Amino acid sequence: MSTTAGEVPVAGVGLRPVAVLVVIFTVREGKLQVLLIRRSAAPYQGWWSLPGGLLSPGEGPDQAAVRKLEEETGVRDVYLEQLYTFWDLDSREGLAVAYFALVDARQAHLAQRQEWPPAWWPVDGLPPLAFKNEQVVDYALRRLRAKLEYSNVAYSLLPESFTMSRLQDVYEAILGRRLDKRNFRRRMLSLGIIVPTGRREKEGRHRPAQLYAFKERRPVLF
Amino acid sequence: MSTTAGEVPVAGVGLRPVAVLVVIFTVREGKLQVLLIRRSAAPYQGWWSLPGGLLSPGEGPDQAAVRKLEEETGVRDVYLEQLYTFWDLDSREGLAVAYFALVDARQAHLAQRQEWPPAWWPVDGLPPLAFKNEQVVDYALRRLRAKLEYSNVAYSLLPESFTMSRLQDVYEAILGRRLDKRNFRRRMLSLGIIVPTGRREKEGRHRPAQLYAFKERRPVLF
DNA sequence: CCAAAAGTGTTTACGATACACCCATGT
DNA sequence: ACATGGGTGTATCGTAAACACTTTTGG
Repeated sequence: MSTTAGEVPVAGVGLRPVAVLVVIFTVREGKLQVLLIRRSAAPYQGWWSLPGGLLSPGEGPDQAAVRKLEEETGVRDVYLEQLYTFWDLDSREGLAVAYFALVDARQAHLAQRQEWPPAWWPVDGLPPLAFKNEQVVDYALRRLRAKLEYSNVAYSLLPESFTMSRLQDVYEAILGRRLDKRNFRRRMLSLGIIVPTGRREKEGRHRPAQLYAFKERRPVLF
Repeated sequence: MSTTAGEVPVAGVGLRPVAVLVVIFTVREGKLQVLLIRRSAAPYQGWWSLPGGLLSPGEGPDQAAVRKLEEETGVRDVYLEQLYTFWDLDSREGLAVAYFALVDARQAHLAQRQEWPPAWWPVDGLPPLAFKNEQVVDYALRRLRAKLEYSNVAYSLLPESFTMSRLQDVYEAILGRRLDKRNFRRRMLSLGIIVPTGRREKEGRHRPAQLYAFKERRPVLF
């Protein structure tokens, strides 16, 4: 006997605890970093882990991810994408719907908890993580690197306008290697994801630079 | 107060009905087709829909997808990948973890139910579907086309050995356009995903063709 | 001998990469 | 004047695409 998708919930059958889990990336100090919190409850009490939590009543996974993101960083309207749904993370029956988000560290205000406040950690120097969160971070990182090549995801890591050099810094931090300045500029402009604003930057003790902006500040594929 | 990923399930909080949903593709009669079943229960009773159903006790989504696939087609050990977790499909509180699978139609034996047996439908001529299953099929199709370009997923749509022309048929059916024979052959061989077996095909009233096999009959990216 | 499918090379266009010097500004 | 980062062009390579005829076989 076969049932079909969207079956009416039957009490006690197929009911599972569902959590979300958010891999929040930023580029800070020239490095790609991830937001981690410390668990206040067992198991893994005191261990670093990804932010997350159970769905609230009536709430879908997307909404829960948005909520968690805002609780931890104060930001909204950033790049947020569903990653994968894990099942065996905690060897219980629960599901964890994982997301990844990209935030501009300058616009994020981390939750100021008394003890065990959240913190940015460089992806290449993470502490031991609760459950199998390493696996989730790896997965998110692969996806991020892939998307960087053919989408405008980086918009969410930068202020509205920025110089070509700052943009390149972001790409280099995420890809983990240096890029050629001329080729990079050519590629960005020919992809057509950014446009010059006409204004110039005044900061710094050097030649003022052209400012650019993303054409679209929301997810677009090319 | 923030909780962390992998939280212990609290009775009644965050518990949701969880279903799986499987988009089963095959290439038949020169066309890419999807397996559909008809719903035996309300809502959408009698409508065509994707196979799926609630998780059984103790079962994870992956296992449930494998089980469903086998129930409907009799096959195991085929390409099966998690696609996306939908929430708003049926406007209830339930989650649907969607998968897509690729099966060789010659090896599949569809479940022989008395009424409303499952059937293959060409993707470009689907009937109206229950819930928002069209959206799921679209998503699966995009992913399949993308993966075809840089992976060996097609192994799961063909017998162990096959001619270059049969392989090309599969690619053309999925991509929905004709490909150049010489370029196709060159690309397949230079990607290194298939190798000649040395044997030749004897079927047909034409020149016997070289047989090829996939190097790996399991998911590999390139 | 005819129909049907197998098999085979070359040319062209485009995008990706490698590479080094001059310029404008503030101190 | 000098230190700092901004800004620019060309040559090369490799991959992707376009393109048509000959060969082998069975009937």
